[in-house]
Amino acid sequence: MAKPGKPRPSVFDETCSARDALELIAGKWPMLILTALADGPMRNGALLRRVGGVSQKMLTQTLRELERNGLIVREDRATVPPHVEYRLSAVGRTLSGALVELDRWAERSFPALDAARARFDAANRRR
Amino acid sequence: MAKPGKPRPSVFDETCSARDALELIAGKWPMLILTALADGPMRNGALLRRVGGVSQKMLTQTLRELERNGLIVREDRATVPPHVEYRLSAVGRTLSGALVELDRWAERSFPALDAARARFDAANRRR
DNA sequence: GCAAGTACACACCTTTTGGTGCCTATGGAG
DNA sequence: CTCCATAGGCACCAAAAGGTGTGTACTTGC
Repeated sequence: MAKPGKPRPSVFDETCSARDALELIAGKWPMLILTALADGPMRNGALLRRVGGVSQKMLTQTLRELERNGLIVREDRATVPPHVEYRLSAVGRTLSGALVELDRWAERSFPALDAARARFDAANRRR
Repeated sequence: MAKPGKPRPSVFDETCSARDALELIAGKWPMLILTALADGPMRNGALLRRVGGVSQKMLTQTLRELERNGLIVREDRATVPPHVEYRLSAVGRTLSGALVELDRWAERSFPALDAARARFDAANRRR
């Protein structure tokens, strides 16, 4: 295997696991789900209602990946009817700050992006 | 009381443009490219070398989308041979702080994620 | 003349992502 | 008895993301 002369971890190095960590949260749903859980533990149904547009399949799939990587904790009280709660792990909590900041950036900046997009499309329409 | 005509913008609302803004940067490459540009303007070739693993096609495609939404500026000095520079726009700069924080989180936390993943897979292998 | 570098565009293909519908088991409401 | 809610699993399919390989227009250097 290639030994890097510089062992400093970098997301710019595609062979570094830091890249995997970034890609884990780079998707469409992980950001929203983690942000939703930043407010406190939630059940499957609550997340389904909170995160608009997510399907049951994608919710389960994303939660599994996040649990697998130790960002969230799944607590199944083996009752009937089922009762399962998800919460941020300690590592997950170190991430939620940056994610909340991203969400607020989106909520603040989308008008500027919409305007820029309209301008760009108008300028390149007659090409 | 919230009036029905003006809902508070939220990334949790799939019909809100804030969601589009989030998804614009949610991909695999936008985060890395924007972070790379946070250090200063760069040319196509320099980005290609800096962002490990990106293909020419994905680089161009991502730069176009970012330019379209006004996050970066493309400056083409119509010379031969071609010389094109990309740099963050004012709006793009408001984003780079959160992105750099995310990158550093990934570089700090990937060992914990790797360990958690190994534990999870070992626990669920017998099935 | 020929190769190299620049910043792409375009076609083709594979992989990943995401959506829908149907299934499980249970207890409570009607 | 039927319907609903609970938290999913599983199969099938469509769409999007992403990779590879080629071509282009031009100049400089050999």
